[in-house]
Amino acid sequence: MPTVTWSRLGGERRSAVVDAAEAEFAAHGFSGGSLNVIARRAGVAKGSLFQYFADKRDLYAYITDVGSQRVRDYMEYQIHELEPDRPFFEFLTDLLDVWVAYFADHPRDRALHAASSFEVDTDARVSVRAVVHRHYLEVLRPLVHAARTRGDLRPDADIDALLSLLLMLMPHLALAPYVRGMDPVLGLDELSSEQPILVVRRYVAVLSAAFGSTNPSHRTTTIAQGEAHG
Amino acid sequence: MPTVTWSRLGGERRSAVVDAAEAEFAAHGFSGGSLNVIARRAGVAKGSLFQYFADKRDLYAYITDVGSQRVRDYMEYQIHELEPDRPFFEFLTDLLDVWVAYFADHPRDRALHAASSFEVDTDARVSVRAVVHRHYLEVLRPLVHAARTRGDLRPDADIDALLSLLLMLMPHLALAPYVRGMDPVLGLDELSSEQPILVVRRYVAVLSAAFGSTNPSHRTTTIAQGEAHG
Amino acid sequence: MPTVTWSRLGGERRSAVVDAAEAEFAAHGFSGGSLNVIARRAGVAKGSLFQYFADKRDLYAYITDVGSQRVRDYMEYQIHELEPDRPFFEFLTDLLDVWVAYFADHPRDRALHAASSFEVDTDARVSVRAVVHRHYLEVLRPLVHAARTRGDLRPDADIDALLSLLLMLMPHLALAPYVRGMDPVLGLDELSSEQPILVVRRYVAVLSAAFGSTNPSHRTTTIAQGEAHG
Amino acid sequence: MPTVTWSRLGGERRSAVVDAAEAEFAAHGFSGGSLNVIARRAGVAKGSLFQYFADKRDLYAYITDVGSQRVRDYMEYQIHELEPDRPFFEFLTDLLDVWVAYFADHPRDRALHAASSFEVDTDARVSVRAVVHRHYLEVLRPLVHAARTRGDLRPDADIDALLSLLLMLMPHLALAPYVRGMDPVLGLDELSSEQPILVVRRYVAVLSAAFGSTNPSHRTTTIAQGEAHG
DNA sequence: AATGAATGAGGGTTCATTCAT
DNA sequence: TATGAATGAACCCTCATTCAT
Repeated sequence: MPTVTWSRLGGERRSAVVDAAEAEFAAHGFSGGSLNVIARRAGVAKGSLFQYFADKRDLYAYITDVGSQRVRDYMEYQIHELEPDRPFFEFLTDLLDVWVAYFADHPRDRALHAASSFEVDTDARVSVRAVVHRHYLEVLRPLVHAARTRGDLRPDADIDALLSLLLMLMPHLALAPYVRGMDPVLGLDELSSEQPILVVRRYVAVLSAAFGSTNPSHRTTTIAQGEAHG
Repeated sequence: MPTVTWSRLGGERRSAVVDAAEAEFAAHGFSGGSLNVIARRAGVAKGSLFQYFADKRDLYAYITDVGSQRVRDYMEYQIHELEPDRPFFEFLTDLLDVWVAYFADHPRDRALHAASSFEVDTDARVSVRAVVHRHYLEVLRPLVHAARTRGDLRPDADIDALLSLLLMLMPHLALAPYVRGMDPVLGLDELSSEQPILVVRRYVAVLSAAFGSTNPSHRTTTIAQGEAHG
Repeated sequence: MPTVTWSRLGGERRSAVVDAAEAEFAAHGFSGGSLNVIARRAGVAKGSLFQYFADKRDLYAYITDVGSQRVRDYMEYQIHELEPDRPFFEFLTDLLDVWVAYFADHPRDRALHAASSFEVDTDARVSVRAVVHRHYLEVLRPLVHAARTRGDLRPDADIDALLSLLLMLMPHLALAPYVRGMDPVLGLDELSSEQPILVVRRYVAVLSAAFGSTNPSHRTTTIAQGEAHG
Repeated sequence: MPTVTWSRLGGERRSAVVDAAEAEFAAHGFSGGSLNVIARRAGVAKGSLFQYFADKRDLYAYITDVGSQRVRDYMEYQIHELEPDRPFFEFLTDLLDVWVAYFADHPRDRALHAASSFEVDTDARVSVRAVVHRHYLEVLRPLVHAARTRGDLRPDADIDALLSLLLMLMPHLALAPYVRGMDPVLGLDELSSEQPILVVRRYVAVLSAAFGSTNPSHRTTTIAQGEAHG
């Protein structure tokens, strides 16, 4: 946790440190990130970093906390805008489009997300992932439950399996377009910028087929998506 | 790529280097692994490593190549034993059980797999993942195609989406039981040793529902699996 | 020397600083002690320490002054209780027993004493030892002179040599039971808790033989002590 | 223990490192000594020190080992020259004169001895003192036993107490003339260069009175010394 | 072909002290 | 008077790589 000194800090100095640290950790992760570099880029004495944070790990935790909260805030706002009461897989498609677009437009958040996923230091990775996973689940679980209540999911749908898959698919969709070799099948990491939109639909089609109710009134979307690939 | 000197090297010296390097990279990843340590453990001069490999990265690539090839060889043998001509999702269940068991029994391969997944160094990670993905696909794609040909998959099944999901699920199943916080939903990282078996069935049930043919003769397995959770 | 600000300070704040500084210097000595830690433990701003004392060295000198004065006060009270008019070496034996017991019961004073003895910083060590030595001599010299006047010492006894030896023996007796390797001959640093008592008697026997009057009326004790070792 | 690299090292580089390290540790002790400074003064890369020694502690142990062995070698040679079969306290007087003179002439050995005595780091101090004490005892104990055998000591003399006192007196004699405030009684730390010679005789007189045989044939020396102080 | 000594930048962290508020 | 943020040098140690032998 940041020190009280940090909480009392002027906005300019604060954001200089945050900016420098985000950039550095995004680029090299926790283990690879250098406090020397962060201090230099922030125009701050190296010792000052230790006035604000207990140690490197503390700074890293703060940076990733702030970052993942920022993403969550954005997504919750978007969820509200996207009318989550619509048929679930239709809504999910739009949601994932927004998700993909967000990371396309925010390279630093993307890099931060990637860095946390690929961190070598077990403790650092575990604690960061715990936070990120909590955010994911606190947002997604209510949506999924509501969908089941509405009848958009099969009565016997394995909801936890659905959440588990979303927890793999969402980082994949966010990062794969920017990491060579990460998606060797669906071609997310190719140049064509419309790819992600197609891939979203293909994944949603799978989820819809697996978890969606057979109620015909909801199948329109799914069938359309089923034809999206070729 | 290893140098010609390496190719001319006696088997004993070779395996000493490979053993030491595998152990070190498994324990600390590429960035964290130390050539000093590897040379010492292998009983080889530090400089010799640079006679055999261009640099650290080159050695790392070689080690992961060897390791992933070893896993592939094992899996191909097992696939043959498991009679891949059976109904696909029944076979897939057994295959994933074997997969999970392999990594449970081979901590070094598991650690190597994990290290490559969590590598911070982007280039190192990308090049290793490319190799690993190639292995996965060269093994899985024929199986999936055969399944479709046999009619185990729906005619319109999105085969690439299936492969893409398997490429996420298989590392997840291999590593999650040993990496705290990696699976916050299905509880793979809990103590109970029968968990992975259940989780395999839940995932297969999903895949079966999404991609499986509606041919009633194949549904037995799926339905049973559908009841496994709850 | 403490500043005037310090002299005007409320008792509570004063003792908070003294307590924290004593604990820290006792634990880590002058060079190793940290002003950061002292300020934090005392609940006082780091800057305040510099309002009260010129610098670290000044604070350290003050703390050791206070500590050695405390020990001296205790010992002077005990000397009075022990009836210093008795035959000198009998009295000295009891005095050293009390001395040893005091440091056994007061780990902080012991640690402070040890820290000052083992201080690497020459100036810090010298100035502290000067104070400590002054205390020792102001207390011991009158006792020794009185003993000679009474005839407990040989007329030609080299009184300064006796004092010089006491100045070595007393710290040794106080610290050796708690500092491994400090006494490789007499085994003061062994577990048996009766050791110090025996060692005191062996040293006093030596001093008695060297400095004691040959007056038979005083030899009882000495002879008994001479037999204490085996 | 130094590495094999160190043992294979050319004499010039070796002595550059030894010289620099001795000077630094003599000046600031183990805790206070800086590897940066040692490397710079030796004209050697910082990293090279770690090719020669496992860590700072290892280097320190080596330096103090070499230093204390050097002093012991010198003293053993001198002991042989001084005819140790003479009456013990006469011999001891000469021995201590030589001892005092050695440290007067070898400021670096003196500083090293002092630094080891005053080391704050408990482990470092303990291990160094153990070596030094062993040297002292291996040299002194045979001399003392021979003296008793010859009848120079009282039959009931507490030999361990004698050794214990010598272990305090010898460092004191070596260092006190150069450390202000170390000897506030006998004035060893005064300018007059003949002081140490007198102090040696006063201490020997005490030891002779305490431990010496009453055999009149041996008292000549003692009595003469007894008159040395005034 | 094999060696292993030498390099020196860089790692995170602590520290006593200053000084504007 | 009290504060505590800011400083930046210094700490020990590790590292991949080079190159003369």
